[in-house]
Amino acid sequence: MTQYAGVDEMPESQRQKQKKQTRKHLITMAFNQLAKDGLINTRTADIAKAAGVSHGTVFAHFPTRDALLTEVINEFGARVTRRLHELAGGGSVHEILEAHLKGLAEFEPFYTRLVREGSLLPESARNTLIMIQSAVSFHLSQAAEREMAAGIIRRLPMHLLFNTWIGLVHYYLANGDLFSPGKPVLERYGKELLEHYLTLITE
Amino acid sequence: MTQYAGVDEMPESQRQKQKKQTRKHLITMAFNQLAKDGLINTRTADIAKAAGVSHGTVFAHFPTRDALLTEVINEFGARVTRRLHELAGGGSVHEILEAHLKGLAEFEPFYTRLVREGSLLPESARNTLIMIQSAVSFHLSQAAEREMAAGIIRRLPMHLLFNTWIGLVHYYLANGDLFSPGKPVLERYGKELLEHYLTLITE
Amino acid sequence: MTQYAGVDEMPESQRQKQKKQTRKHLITMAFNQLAKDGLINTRTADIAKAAGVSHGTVFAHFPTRDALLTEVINEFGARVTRRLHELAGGGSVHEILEAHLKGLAEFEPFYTRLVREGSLLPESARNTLIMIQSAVSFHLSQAAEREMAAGIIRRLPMHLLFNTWIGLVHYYLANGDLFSPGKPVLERYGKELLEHYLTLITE
Amino acid sequence: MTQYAGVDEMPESQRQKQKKQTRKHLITMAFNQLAKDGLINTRTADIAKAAGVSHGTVFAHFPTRDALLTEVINEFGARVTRRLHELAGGGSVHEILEAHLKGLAEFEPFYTRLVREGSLLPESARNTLIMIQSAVSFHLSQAAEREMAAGIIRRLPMHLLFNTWIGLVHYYLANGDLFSPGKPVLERYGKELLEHYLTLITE
DNA sequence: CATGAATGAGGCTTCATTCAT
DNA sequence: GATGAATGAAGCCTCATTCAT
Repeated sequence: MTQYAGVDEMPESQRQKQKKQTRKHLITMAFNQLAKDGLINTRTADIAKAAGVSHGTVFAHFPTRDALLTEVINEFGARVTRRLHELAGGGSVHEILEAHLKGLAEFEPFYTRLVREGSLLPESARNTLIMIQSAVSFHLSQAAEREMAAGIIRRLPMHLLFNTWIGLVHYYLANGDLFSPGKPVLERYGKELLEHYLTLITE
Repeated sequence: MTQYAGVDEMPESQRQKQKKQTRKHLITMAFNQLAKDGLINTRTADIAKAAGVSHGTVFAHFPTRDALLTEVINEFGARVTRRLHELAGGGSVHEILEAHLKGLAEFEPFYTRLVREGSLLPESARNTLIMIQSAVSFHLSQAAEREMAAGIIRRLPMHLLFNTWIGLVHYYLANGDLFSPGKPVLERYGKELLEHYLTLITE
Repeated sequence: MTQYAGVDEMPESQRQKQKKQTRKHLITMAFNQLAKDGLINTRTADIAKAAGVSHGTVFAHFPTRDALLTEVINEFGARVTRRLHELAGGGSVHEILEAHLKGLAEFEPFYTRLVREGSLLPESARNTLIMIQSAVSFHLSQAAEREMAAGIIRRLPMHLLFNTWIGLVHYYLANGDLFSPGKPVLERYGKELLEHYLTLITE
Repeated sequence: MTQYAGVDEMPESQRQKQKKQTRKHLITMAFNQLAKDGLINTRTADIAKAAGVSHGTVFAHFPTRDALLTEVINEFGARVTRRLHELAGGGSVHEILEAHLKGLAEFEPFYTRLVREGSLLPESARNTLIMIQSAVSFHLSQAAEREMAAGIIRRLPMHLLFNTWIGLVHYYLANGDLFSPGKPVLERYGKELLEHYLTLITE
């Protein structure tokens, strides 16, 4: 049931706006639902219900389930990346990692799903994770370069430096239900992980 | 005892052996198939076909799909654990990590599936991963304790020491197709990871 | 209320009607099919085919096979009961039994299936039979009470009076194919049963 | 595992005897199992297990499941019939009905299964029930004839006289779980049914 | 465009029956 | 003859996707 009695009465631009809005809403609610029940176990019907639209509407906006997930994931990737850039602007390694954790913590449920289930999803999911990591990597590399030069942190190959950090964080996220049942892992262990990691890479 | 008493007396070497063999074969082929197509995306019919038996035979040996997967995973866990204990017998931290990589490398495809998909599977999958890690943790802790005492490696909380290593290894495994397409990651990056990690934890 | 609020407002006469119709059609055709092939031996696919819909459609309307059967049986129970009340309104014992036979005759095939297979079905089937019998019992008790008081029929415990009648009728229904092959038993033997039974209970 | 090391050592007659014995045993245990779990819901594997033989042995003795059931039912029919003849030898109507109840009570569980599920089974099941009833009918008819002539019981068409009785008894058997949960119905209600019925048919 | 009923391919599981030993 | 592992034809149910309204 639309807001208008006859479809043709709606001005074109209005209609398009409406459509874009529905699409956006769908992405938002899908995001929530996927974070809640997982990327694999959420059915298109669940998403439709969560968004308060008909099941068919999902396919009016996205040709396939995969396309919707890809969109949600991409959207998410863009937001996280933006946020990380915001937070991590040119500080020390310590500050950048802190910003990274803060940024992830804001999206922990969905990000965790991506870490856990990403490898079962369309390539876009993987690419998004790569993109997010690039954002961090970018800032971290610069800071690390500086601090290596300044003798603050050890000289280590950048990719290993970075992957050690990511590996550590992902490991805690993926096993959050074991490490910190019922409570965000990053909240509970973030500080500890950060300090530990800094210890490791500090001269 | 009547003639209808049941047939537990003599091992009935012929038939029972045959059945055990089929069961074993099924587990082996399931193992391969699961390693190849993933734990989520492998259907019971695929396993039957891979094993060269009828679909029904799968259920003559395992009551449900889950039971079969659990069996395969447990079997796998036991083998890996045993192997890790074999390899990691009381050496230095370096030797133990080397042994760990060697042990995992022998089972890389399946282990990778477990790391990637474990969180979507019956609890047994998680438990198996925990068990495997316990095996490594056990040896690593002892060696690390010694070497910390000897001033060879840094004093660090054991769980962080361990999880940093596991996180790093799992991260490379989970993304093996990106880091090392078409070739086992551990073969390509194992040495590098090991040396890097040792650098980090060395005084 | 947003535009995504759900659509309970207007009856959406078109679609909802259509769905209800399909559901009803499904129940009707299931009813026929079950009467024809029996409650045990009718598969969901048969019902779908009989209704001219896809197999999946059955489950779009009823969560399980059992739920569908239960629905059909309940619907049937309600109809028969209503009909029996209609027919049996406060007459003599003779009239009530006549009404009972007439009511059953209208639904003989399905009712016979229920009598034959009821004990193998979900509880709802039993309950429905009980409900139907309660309807008759209610009217019969009242009339019998009156006629016993008036010395028209013998003084007999009500439950035995009733169960004798039901037992007789069910026996003929359950063996209808022997007593009256290719033709409704009640049509052929109803009158005779009624007269016989009245003879028995008459002073 | 047979009692003999080599099959050919067994004398022909011995073997045949053995086979007949197994067959008999199978029928006996099938009888118990069918009485316990019902004719529809008992699987051939259950029967084999109950008999302590292999699943295949069932099919070595009976070509199909139906053939086995038929055999069991026929065997049962013969026994009940014989027993009924034994018990019901030429007494009064009262004595004959009493004998009938007594005879059925000895086999109540299986007989009840037959009454409940008979119409879903191969024709032989129906025929057996008919045969059993013929046995009773035979004695009852003679006695009833006498007592009608003697003015003890009413003059009623024999088939109605008989079917009223059978209908009543079957009704209580089929609904035994409702009328007398956890206890044989005939034990609890037999006497009452008998007296009630006699009242009905008595002048 | 939005709707949601209908679709149907495909997955898991059961069980009477077969057959090599 | 007895065995029991293996078979495979069904049966129930799920869910992404389509399409008439």
